[in-house]
Formats: sequence, C-alpha cells, structure tokens
Amino acid sequence: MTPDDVVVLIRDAVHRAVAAGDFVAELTDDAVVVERPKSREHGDYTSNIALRLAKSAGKPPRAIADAIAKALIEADGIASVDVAGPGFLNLTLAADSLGVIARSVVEQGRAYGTSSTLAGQNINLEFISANPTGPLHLGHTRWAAVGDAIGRVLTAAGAQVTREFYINDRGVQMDLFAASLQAAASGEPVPANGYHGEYIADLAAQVVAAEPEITRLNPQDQLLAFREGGYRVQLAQQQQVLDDFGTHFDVWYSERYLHSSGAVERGLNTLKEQGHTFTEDGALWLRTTDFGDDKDRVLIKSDGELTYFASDTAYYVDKRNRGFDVCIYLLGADHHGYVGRLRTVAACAGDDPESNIEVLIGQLVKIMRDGAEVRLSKRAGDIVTLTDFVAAAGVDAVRYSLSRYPADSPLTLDLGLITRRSPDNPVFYVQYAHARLSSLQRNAAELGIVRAPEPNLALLNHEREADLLGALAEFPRVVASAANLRHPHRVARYLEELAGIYHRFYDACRVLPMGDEPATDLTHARLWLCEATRVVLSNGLGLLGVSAPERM
RNA sequence: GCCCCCGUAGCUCAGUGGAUAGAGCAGUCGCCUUCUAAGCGAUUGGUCGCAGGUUCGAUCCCUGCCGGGGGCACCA
Repeated sequence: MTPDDVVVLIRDAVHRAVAAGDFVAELTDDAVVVERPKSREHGDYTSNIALRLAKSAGKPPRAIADAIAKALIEADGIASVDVAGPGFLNLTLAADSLGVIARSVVEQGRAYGTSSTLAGQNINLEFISANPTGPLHLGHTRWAAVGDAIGRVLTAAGAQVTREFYINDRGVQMDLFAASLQAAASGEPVPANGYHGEYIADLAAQVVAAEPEITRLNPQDQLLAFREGGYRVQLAQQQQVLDDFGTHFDVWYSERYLHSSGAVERGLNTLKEQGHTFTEDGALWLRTTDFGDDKDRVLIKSDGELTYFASDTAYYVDKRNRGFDVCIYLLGADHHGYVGRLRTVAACAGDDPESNIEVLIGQLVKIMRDGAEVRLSKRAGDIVTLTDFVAAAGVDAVRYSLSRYPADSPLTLDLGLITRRSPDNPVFYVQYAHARLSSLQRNAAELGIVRAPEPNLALLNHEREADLLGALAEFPRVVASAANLRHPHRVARYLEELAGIYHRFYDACRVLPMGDEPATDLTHARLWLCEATRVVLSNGLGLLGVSAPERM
C-alpha cells in the first residue's frame, strides 16, 4: 500500500463518517495529507485531517478524529488506527500491505519514482550559459550539477525538458578576449581590461598551433582570427568538460544566431505589438515600469546599437515561439538584479510572469582550503575551474556535494574534506549502501539462491523492515516534490536517510543463511526487500547524475 | 537609498503550519568467530538572530529591527 493509497482510504473514511452524520465537512482534492511520522510510536502513517476539518465542522478535532478512525479501521490493510495528541490519526498498516511495496518497486525497476505530475509541460531549462571566453568556474559547476539534476527530476515527473546553453558569442567581451589572445601570442602585455588568466596564453598557443598562418596576418585580420579561433577552442573545451561531467545539453543556442536568424527583430516586433515600447532621446525603450520595474529599459541605444537587454528579451520571446510553456533560467547570484527585469519582459511580451517564466538564483559557493577561503576571480585568473574541482574530488563527489544543498542558499565547502575521499562526504555513505547491496546479491548468487517468484512479503514484519519499506514507498513523492519545487537536494537528503535505514536494517536483520542452513521464506522476502532498496538507491543516484557502484 | 539570499548544536547544513526541532562532522563510551566496520548502538551538545502579529498550533506565514553576504548602468 502506497501513501497515495492511504490518502484514498482516509478520504473514503471521511465520506463515510459524514454520511453517517458524525460531522459535516467538504473535502477539497488536496485536503488529505499523509506523512511518515517522525517517531516510530506514531505508526506507519499519520494524518492531520481531523485538525484541518475541526474549524469548519464546528466540532473538537478529537471527536472528528474518533469518527474517522471508526470508519477507517474497517478498511482492508489497516492494522490499527490511533487518535493521538490534539487529534492526529496514526495508522499502522498490516504487514502484508506494507510488504508488497518491495515487490512493486522491483517490478517497476528503473521506472520506480517517475510520475506524471508534470505531464504535458514543455519546459525550457537554461543553465550555465557561460561566455566562451574562459574555462567554466565554480559557479558554473554548481549549476552544472544542480541544473542537470533539476532536468533529470523534471523529466522523471513527466515533463518534457529541453536543456539549453546560451552562448554569449557577441559583444565587446569577445573583442577583449581577442585582444587578450593576440597580445599573449605575441608576448605583449594583456590589455588592462582584458582577460588575464593563465589559460589565455594556453588558448593563444592552441589557436596558433591550429592555424600557423595566423602570425602572418595583418593586425586587424589577426585580431578577428584570434577571436574566432579562440571562440572555437574555448567552446569546444567547455562542451568537452561538461560532457565528461555528465551534463548534456539538447540545444547550444548562439547569440549570433539569435541575431542572424531574425529572432531579435521578431522579438522586438512582438514587444511593439504588445504596446509597451516607446522612443525617447533617440533610443527605443521598453516600458518595464508598467510591470513593477523601478525604471524603464533601453532596447536600442541612441547610436542604433542593440543593448544586451534587447538580446535577452528577444531570446525569451524566441523560446516561447519555439513552443515552451515554461522557461526556467538558472542564474548566478551576480545576475539577481536581472530577475525582476526578465519577469517584466515576459509580462511585456503578453505572457504571465507567474507561470511562463521562472528564474532561480544560485548563491555563491565558497571554497575553504586549509581554513582559508579560495578566492575566485575569472578575469584575474585566480579561479577554481570545474576541471580542477573534478580532478581533486572526482565527478561523483563534486556532483553530489553540490546537489545535496538547495542552490538558492550560500554554500561553503571544505575542499580538504571533499578531496579526502573520506566518509565525511555523504556520497560515500549512500554509494556504500548500494555497494553493500550489490555484494549481498553476488553472495546470494554464489550460494545458488534465486529470488522466489512468489515471496511471502508479510514476513517482513521486523521494525527495521517496516522502516525500510515505508522509506521506499516515499520515493515517488520525494521525486515529485523535488520536481515541483526545483529542489533536487531533497532527493539527496532522502537517499542519505534511506541509506541509513538500510544500514540499520542490515545490522539487525541477517539476509543470507548462515553456513549450511537452507534459504527460508524469510530469506527470499528479504532478498526482495534488498533488491527494492538497491533499485531506489540506484534510481535516486541516477537523478543526481551520480554513479551507483557495485563495488567499493 | 532600493532589491535579493542568509541567520537553527562547537563546525557545515536539512527541516514548503503539526506531536519531544534533526543529520553529518567534532567530543565521550561500546560492538567485527560468517551477508563490505566506508557500518551499527549509546551519550554530550539548542533562548531556531531580536520583538510584535496571524493561528487550535509558528523554525516555517506577515510587519519592524539587528547582523552577514550579494546586486543596482543607454556594461556584457
């Protein structure tokens, strides 16, 4: 019996109690909430429905709880119902209705945890979108991990997801980039406002190696060649790094293409049609103050140049024209001033900023090493890159340690801790549980034990087994809420809890027979439970893009 | 000045109105003669920044204040 099944039982019980005249109530669809109680004494599931109905029913919550309990106890699969505290309903399930969860999980396999809660939603998920002028740094790494996990969780919840990376390959930063490469190649000092990282010299050398004739070009052509050559090399490098990291994009969208394809013009036309543009001081403005911005924004400068804001606006309209219902932007904290503006853009384009656009801000990641903060500055070159981080800690540890926290709160990581590959890092705790389970199955196979096709799952009545079954049943709800809230860290936290519950089960409940003893019905029931746990750990780690090792 | 994030155990952090506020690490004490001890058990540790308000009930929602971080452009 799943939590959703319990919800249905309670709803039916309320209806029966109302029909019997015990109290008066109207149930909305989401009124009945069932939770796993914190304390084992409170049964398998608990509901506060009586407390919620008390006011409108005009009766004390405990009286309502008693009436519901009376109707509920008759339902199949319910072993006992207690009314506790101010009026909580505490349910204990019959052992067999809890045990069948194990079978259901195993049979659903990789599909267990998926749902259709977001079915029909076509979502554009844009993240990282780094300039092609340097390596990916720590801020990008956070989104590479969390953004990818959000994509996986949304997909699991039934949404159609397109991951998109916007390439800022237009604008003055590209020229600065070119000038920096040119200077580095000819051994001259990099311009003061250029890019100073050590990678610039490497990039310049790579460009020269790929196109040796570049050194003989006249300065102007050479500048152009460095810009394009550097762009190609740097972009390819970013793509390779992300590929190695396990974060894959469906669309790499170039800002140049946005302009060359006419999308900018179309976007500006859409805004004009909606009537929110005006001309002043020779510039074209968007009246974002109509929707709460503190000031209007310029689209086309008085010198005829498009602003970056114009590109962003057109890009949003273009996404919508491509058929996306929801455009999610994952941005760094330094872009938070952009959130309000993007929302007004949606409003100016005639959309609903509450539903068509969503901007998530990733707060700063601070890295401590030997008690001191590692400072990050992209242009100065003192950066921790994604590649450095992965080289130091490995893909799994980096992905996991970033995605077990909500992205919208600042984060401090101890590099020493992560690189130490010690159990301090929860990813090892979770992966270890999976490795233990895999090992156990190898041992079972060696003993010639094959899971019985018709196990007696009612035998799973040990307290630790009930804990494990209850936790397994929660997984689909965890994934759905992670998707709805765009909070994949909930999956990670859940996995840590599940791993803990499994380790405690393992400690208390022997699975395989000792010595020459034969396999019993309990052995088989527990093997189903173990495989169900392994499936959920594997699926959950998969949602975070972290591997589920069979050996450690 | 205006806007955003944060303030929970010694440290790093979970906790989208419910029961006795949790985890890991750090500290203390135990458990390997059989499935991975990268594990398990026990124990120490809290005015949930402060003050009001809403509610049967607030760490959570609202208002104000205090403290820390980040952001404001006819830049990209």
